Amino acid sequence: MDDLTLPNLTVQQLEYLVAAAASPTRTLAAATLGVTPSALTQGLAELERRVGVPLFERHGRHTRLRPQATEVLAHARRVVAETRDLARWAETQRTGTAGVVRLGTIDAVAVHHRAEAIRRHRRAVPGLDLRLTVAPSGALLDALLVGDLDLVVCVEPTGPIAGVATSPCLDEPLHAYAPDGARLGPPEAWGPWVTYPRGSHTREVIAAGLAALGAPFAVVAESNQPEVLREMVRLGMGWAVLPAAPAEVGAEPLARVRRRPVGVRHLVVARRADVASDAAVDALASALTSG
Amino acid sequence: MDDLTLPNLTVQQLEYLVAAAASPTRTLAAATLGVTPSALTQGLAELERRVGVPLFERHGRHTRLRPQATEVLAHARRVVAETRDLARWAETQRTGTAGVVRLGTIDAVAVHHRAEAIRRHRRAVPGLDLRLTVAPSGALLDALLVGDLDLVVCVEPTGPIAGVATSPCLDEPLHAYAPDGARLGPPEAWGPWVTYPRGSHTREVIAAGLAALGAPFAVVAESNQPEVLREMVRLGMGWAVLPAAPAEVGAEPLARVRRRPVGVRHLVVARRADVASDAAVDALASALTSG
DNA sequence: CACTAAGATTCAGAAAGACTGAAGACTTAA
DNA sequence: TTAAGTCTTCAGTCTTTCTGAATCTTAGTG
Repeated sequence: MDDLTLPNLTVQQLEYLVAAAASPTRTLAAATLGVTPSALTQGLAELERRVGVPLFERHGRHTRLRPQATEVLAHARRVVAETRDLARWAETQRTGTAGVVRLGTIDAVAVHHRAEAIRRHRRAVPGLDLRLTVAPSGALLDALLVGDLDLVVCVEPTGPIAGVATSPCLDEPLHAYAPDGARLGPPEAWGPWVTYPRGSHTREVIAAGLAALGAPFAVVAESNQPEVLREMVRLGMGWAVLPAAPAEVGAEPLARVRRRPVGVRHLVVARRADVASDAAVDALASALTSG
Repeated sequence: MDDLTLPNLTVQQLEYLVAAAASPTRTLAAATLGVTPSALTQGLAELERRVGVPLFERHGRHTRLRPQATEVLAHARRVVAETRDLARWAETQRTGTAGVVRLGTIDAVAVHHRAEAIRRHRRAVPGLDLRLTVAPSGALLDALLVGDLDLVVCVEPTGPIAGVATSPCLDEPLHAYAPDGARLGPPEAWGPWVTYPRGSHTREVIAAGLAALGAPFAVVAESNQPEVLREMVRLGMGWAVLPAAPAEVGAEPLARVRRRPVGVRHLVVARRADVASDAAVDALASALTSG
């Protein structure tokens, strides 16, 4: 019963029909469309052939719509209007004034440093649909490569990763913090430590920094979340090396063991190098790097 | 601001997109569409180019939709569904199981003779939108030529009319009727008459019939409607030559002046010869001629 | 690590479709 | 009858879209 093969109507043919119905003559309609009357005739004839129902009838030197064509005309108007909406949507996508950006960061604090830049960007691009994911750097980069994320703020990888392009975003000093009342002896007496899990890029930076100071790195507890590590320090479970932001927040900020940082983690904005650039992603990336 | 030129998307491309989104792989989608994977690739690439927004991203050996493509996909589904509806509608139009037929007849009585045929036809074709117009034969044929009517039941024209094809429908005897109490003398004493206006085809048939009988044709009143002429006879305004159906109806039917008819009007079904045949019109025409 | 199979794309050539400009058919009006 | 206007048809050219073959990449396997 069903016609399994749909007629391959084109938006152009439907535009022809709408224009022909709106104009008193085809010559005029062709002029508004910017084509020759010949093209309009042939285009409408092709449309008629594909629909399979006669749509026009000649009367004098004019060609008029048959009453049956109103059904097809209504369809044409609908599709043309919807296509116009789609074109407008595509335009906003293309110019980056709207779109979906799946952003991944290592923790909310990384976003805090750029909070003002992100806020400004969202104000400038109200149509932006920003989806935030928080995970360790490694997981973020994997998700980026798989295509589950569009943009990642993470700790700079030790070496370049194939298919990932990075640009510097922020340098974040990492300070050592001791539990309240701990003896602040020489680095050799520091610890034990609570820190990020194995495989964490930040942990590697911390390990390297402590090693340079001659401090042992005995780990008694792990967490990916700096806020959790901070509370562990408060509870006296151990020492920690953390960014200042999450450590020195609240009524009772942790106190730095020494003025100078133990290390610096370099945050970068990463994106896939191979994929076609997305305007909305471009805009957010530049807001995060230059902001 | 507006993109004045719409992207010339084709229904086929949108079908490609819908199929690609529904299938796990493009090869499979291409198979269900009945095209080669190559065609699908190129078609989708063309769609992507015309929309102007990247829709796909390769992941491994699979090509997946980007999240932005959901908008385009929704559009594609809408248009494909609407086109499917249109195709179904066109199918009913083509097969004559639905459609608009603008039928013109000389009077409702002409339809009465074929009432059963028309009723049967409407039962068989529930989707038929039948629009009835009643007018004199000449006006009907003009409307037919102008394209305001699709089908006409009228008195056979004296000669063939260019662009009009006729086929016999019904032969209707015309009987003479006198007012109640009139003297029924020889034809030479008949009259005066009330009859159809000048230019009426039926009037020509009547005039010829009366002339053959030797009856004078003095006209004292005119009307296109046989019911009006019948009432004029009842009121004693004059004699009339009418089809039996409208004259001999009701509680007090008119009585025939003589058994044999004065003339016969040949009703025909007329349609334009040049215009492409419409299935719904075809069906009704054949119901009217053969019924 | 080579090897194979599967998915997807690219390429060249053929077929179909669409546009232009010229010519023709037809209608309306002077 | 002429003249202008509308629409269509036709031939030629250009564009689009298909198929079939070749190529590339990836995932799985011995």
